Amino acid sequence: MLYSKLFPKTIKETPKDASLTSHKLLYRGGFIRESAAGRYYLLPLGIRVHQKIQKIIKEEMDKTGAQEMVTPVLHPKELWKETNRTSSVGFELMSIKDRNEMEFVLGGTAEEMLVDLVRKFKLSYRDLPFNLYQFSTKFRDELRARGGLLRLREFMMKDAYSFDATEGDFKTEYEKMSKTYTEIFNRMGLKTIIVESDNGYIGGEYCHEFVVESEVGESRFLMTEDGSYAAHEDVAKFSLERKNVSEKEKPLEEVEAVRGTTMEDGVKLHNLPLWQQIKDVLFVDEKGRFILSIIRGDYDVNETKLLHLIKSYQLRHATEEEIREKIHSEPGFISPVGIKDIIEKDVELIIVADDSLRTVKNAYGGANKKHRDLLNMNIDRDYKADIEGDIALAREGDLAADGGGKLIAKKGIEVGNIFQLGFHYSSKMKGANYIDKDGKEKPYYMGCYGIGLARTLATVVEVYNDEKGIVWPESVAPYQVHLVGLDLSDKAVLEKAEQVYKILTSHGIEVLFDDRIEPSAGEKFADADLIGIPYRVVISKKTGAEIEVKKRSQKETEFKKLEDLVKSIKE
RNA sequence: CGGGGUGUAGUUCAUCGGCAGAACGCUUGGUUUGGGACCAUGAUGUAGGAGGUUCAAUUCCUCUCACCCCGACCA
Repeated sequence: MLYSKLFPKTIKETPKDASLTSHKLLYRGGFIRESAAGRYYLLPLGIRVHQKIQKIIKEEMDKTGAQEMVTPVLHPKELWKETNRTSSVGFELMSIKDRNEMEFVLGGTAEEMLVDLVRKFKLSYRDLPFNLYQFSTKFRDELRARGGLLRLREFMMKDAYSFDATEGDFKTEYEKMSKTYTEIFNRMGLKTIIVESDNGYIGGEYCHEFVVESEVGESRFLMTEDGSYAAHEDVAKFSLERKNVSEKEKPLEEVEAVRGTTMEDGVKLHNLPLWQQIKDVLFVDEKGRFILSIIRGDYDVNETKLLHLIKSYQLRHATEEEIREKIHSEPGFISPVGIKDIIEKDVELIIVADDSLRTVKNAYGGANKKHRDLLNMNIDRDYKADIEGDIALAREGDLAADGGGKLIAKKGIEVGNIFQLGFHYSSKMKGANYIDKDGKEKPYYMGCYGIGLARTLATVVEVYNDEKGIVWPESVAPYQVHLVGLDLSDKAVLEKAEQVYKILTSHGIEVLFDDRIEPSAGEKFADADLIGIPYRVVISKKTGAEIEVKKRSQKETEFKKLEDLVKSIKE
């Protein structure tokens, strides 16, 4: 490719709307340009990198025996209604109608489509297992697009869907995908951490994110120093510190408590430790049920864990009016003790207690009345929970549940993830069955696996850059060689540069040839550094019979024979 | 959706009631040529949009739209 003809050229200025390194460099280098928020043009340089990423993913997926295909972009809305996802999806579904008033959604993920495809065939256990994948543009009407390519409303995703007969077979596939993903990202120069995470609207019982550690990432997770355990903040487990469990239960006592409504106010007034206080947080779920979550005072409620326990998908905090009028309690003085006896008749209240309440005795907290507190509350004796479980938010410094030591909080970019779906879709969608050995119909055991290509591209730039520009790993670079011709007004030099361009190209090496005559050497070098192609080859009056080679990742330049360069690139 | 911010030339920004400006980029001509060089030259605007106040609005007010950042979501 001749640089003089490349659309577009680099720019010097940093766009004011770009705050992330990857966004700035990709913009300045001429890889991307924005259309609307979260929707980008991939320009000629950008699409080349994108395609390299795609190729790596395809090669690794094919190796596993997965088969590539493609679904329509418009998904019949009926399918999404079948699994009830029209109401549960976290991203806003984009909808559209055709001339016959048929409703479609613009695909944001394709579980229903694949299940619908597979159920069109009556398959036998002999046909299993299989894994189908595609590259296609996904549409997600994100609440907020962000950070250039880091979070888009429209992006190409590789999504794969596996169909197995048994959980055991599935686990083999899941493990295979996990290894494949690690390899895919490795080939792009990305070190990924496999993080247990929440499945959100996708459904299923467990899943893992592939995260590249980065300050600009949105994924918050906790991991042990030795890496034995890594989990997203939403799901991270830790071992509870036991407090005064051996203390004798004292009689329950109601006292006057003229205080503010914060936890600290309680600590000050009673002069007791924070951990001995009960924290009560009242939520309302999407069905209108009130959820009273209670937890030891020194912990916080993890809403994701809570959602799973109560099998809902949305929570909001109850308002002060609701606390007074529906629950007949008082903000800042809520208590599980006797609360079910005072609530409005038509109110459904579920009490969810965190396991931490079993690690403390004689706790204190509100009495459901303004300026009244209870002392010496004990679970079982004074109050009971409808559900008990882990609803605590893990924090840095907590001890990992696996005994791997203290948890460290980290941030990263989620470039891919793998989900166990189990029967989540195949049981909801009629006819998603295969015929087993015994002649009976059984639902498919499923999994799905996604990688966002543009985000991966941006992540590579976040990791590989310096003050001058991008430093592409060879595997995803738009070109392998950036040929810089200097002194091109000299005919002999120009001819030699063209000769070098031809020879490299004839060896199948991808070359971007800066054939411009006008710009100064400094300008051309600055462009080469910004674009970040791995090998910079200079031809000038100085280079004589040899060529000058510099790796983008290194400072030293060396003179060598063209054949030697070809050899080292081909290796 | 809540909070904060920005909209003026292709880009980055000035002007902050009184003729629309600079730098970079672009055109043309020339001098240069190993780290964004220089001289000259020319072109480029519905000041996001609508309404209002005013003798006069890019500037003040109202509304609206777009975009960016933080938060609730995710590849």
